[in-house]
Order: sequence, then structure tokens, then C-alpha cells
Amino acid sequence: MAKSLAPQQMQTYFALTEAASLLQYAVRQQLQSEGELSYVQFEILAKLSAADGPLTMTELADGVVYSRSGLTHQAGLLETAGLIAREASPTDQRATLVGITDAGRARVAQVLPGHVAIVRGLLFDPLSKQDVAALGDIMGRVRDHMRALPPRSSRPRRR
Amino acid sequence: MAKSLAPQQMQTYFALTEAASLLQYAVRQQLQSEGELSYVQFEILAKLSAADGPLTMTELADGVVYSRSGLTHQAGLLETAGLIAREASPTDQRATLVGITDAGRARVAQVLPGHVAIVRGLLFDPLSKQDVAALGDIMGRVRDHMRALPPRSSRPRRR
DNA sequence: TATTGTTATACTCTATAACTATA
DNA sequence: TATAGTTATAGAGTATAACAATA
Repeated sequence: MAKSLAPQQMQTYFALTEAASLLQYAVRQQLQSEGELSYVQFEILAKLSAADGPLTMTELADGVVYSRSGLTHQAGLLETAGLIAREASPTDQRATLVGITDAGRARVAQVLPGHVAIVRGLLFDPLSKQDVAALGDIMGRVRDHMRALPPRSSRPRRR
Repeated sequence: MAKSLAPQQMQTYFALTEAASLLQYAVRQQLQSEGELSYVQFEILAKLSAADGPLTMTELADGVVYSRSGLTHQAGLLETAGLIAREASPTDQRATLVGITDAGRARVAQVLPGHVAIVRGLLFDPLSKQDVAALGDIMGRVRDHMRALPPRSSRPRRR
């Protein structure tokens, strides 16, 4: 096994990380200025918005890079802002169900056009249809490969 | 202009952001545990390591997502740790020259193998040579496109 | 006047550990 | 005993504004 990356790999790695970083920076700016939302808060709202009904905190944590306490903190902020609502689960008394409010949906609708405009302008503008398909195929495989490794939410808690 | 993204674009966007997020998370973990470095600190050291000689703070800020005060803060931490050294510029009295120390180079060498292992294992493992070339080509174009837009470091300061 | 960099300060994000309550 | 979630707390990252020194 080689100690360093091949030149083509280096080039690809740098292009990917720099582009992803620039894109994320732009998206963060947009979400903050047009909706006063951090990226994580937007992720939470988007996930609740796409879900059929309320989710538990644990379900919500899956796929979000977050500690449990961090999620509790953000949920507290979003609830104070009136964008989500928490209630006790009827089936499991330990669980908390989190649902998005009308105000939460409205906030998502408020920032989405700008979000889409950024993504289109920065990411998709210089790409052909074939490029988009190829990129989706490649990164889809990479994502699936990464997901197959032990996920964060399944890590055991410290004792 | 359509208000939302095409399904293929959505899929590609999500795959890209999730994969990039997972990769960055893993890299951060590795840098912290094996070298006690934040990602930004590693970026600074890597940039100084690759440079011919010392850089000014402004040159160092270019390409790093950072405010000037944030860079000053990180430079202070790295200098306290003995990984970089600052000295007054002989040509411009206002400027500060930042160079990497032997200890700094050693720290980079210490974390690099693990860094490479993560990138190879997570990103390149599931990809063919053709995939890597295609990904590099596509993201290279995206990066160049983004770079063409007004960069952060050129934004005028607030008055 | 504009630019380089630092300082003071404050706010947000994130994590660890301890805790309560329920399964 | 294990799990769901919260709380308390602390540390790190980032930004704004004011500042001093130099161009």
C-alpha cells in the first residue's frame, strides 16, 4: 500500500474538498442572511419537512453530524423560535416526538428559492447533463460506501 | 428559470453534500486524535509546508475560509505550540511573515499517513481510475467556476 | 486615506459527563 | 441494565468592531 496518493488522486481530492467548502460557505451565508438559520438548523427543518410525521430525537439525529446534547440544544432554539414542536411520545414514554410547525414550513419555503439559486449557480451552472449524471453516480457510490462503515449514531455512549 | 432542481440534480446534490460531510467528519476526527490539530490548523500548516518560504498573514488567509481575526487567533495557537514562527517583514513594516518550524513540519508528517489512509479508504476505495479522473475533471471545473466569482479575501472590510 | 495585523469581546457550535425517567 | 433525552458546563471556532502602525 502506497504511502501517499497518486497525482490524479491528489488533484481530485483537492478539487472536491475546495469546491465543497466554497459551496457550503455560500449556502451557509444564504441560509443565515435570508432565514437566520444555521446549516444544521436547516437540515433539521428539511428533514422534518420531508418526513411523513413527527420524528423522535434519535431518528432526527440519524444522518446529522451531531451529539445528542447538541441536537437537544438546537431543538431548543428551534422550538423557542416556534419552528418545531415537541411532545411526549404516546408509545414510548422516554421518547420525544418532534414535528415541524406551520411557521417552520414557512421558513423552509422562505429560504429554499435562494438555496436552490446558489446551488444551481455555483454547482450546476458549469456542468452538462451528462456531468451531473456522472457526478451523481460517482458520489452516490462513495456515499453508500461510507454509510456502510459504522455510523456515528450507533457509537455506544461513554460509560 | 425553474424554481426547484431537477430530480437528477437533487440526487446529485444530496450525494455530494452527504459524502463530503462524512469525509470531512472522518478527517477532522483523525487530525484531532492523531495530531491534536483542527482542520483549519492543518490547512494552515499544509499551506506553509507547501510554500517556498514564509507567507504574510494576508497571503495565508487567501483560500482559507477565515476572517483576519480568526487567522490571527489560530496563528497565535500554532505559534504557542511551536509549529509556526512569526517575524516582521523586512520589506513592508505592516506585514507579518509566517513560516513553518521544524516541529510544524514534523507534525504534518505525523498526521499525513493517517489522513491519506482515511481519504483512500473512504473516497477512493469504491472508485475506478476512470471514476477518479472523471470526478477530478468535473469538480475541477466546478471549483474554477466558483473561484471566478468574487472571493472572500477580496471583500472590502466594514467601515 | 487605505492597508496590515492585533486586540477585545461576544456569540455560536459542539462535546462530555452527570442526571432523570422509562423499557 | 440499557435506552431516550435533558441539563450543566466547558472549550473551541468564528466574527465584528475598535485600534495602532505603516504605506
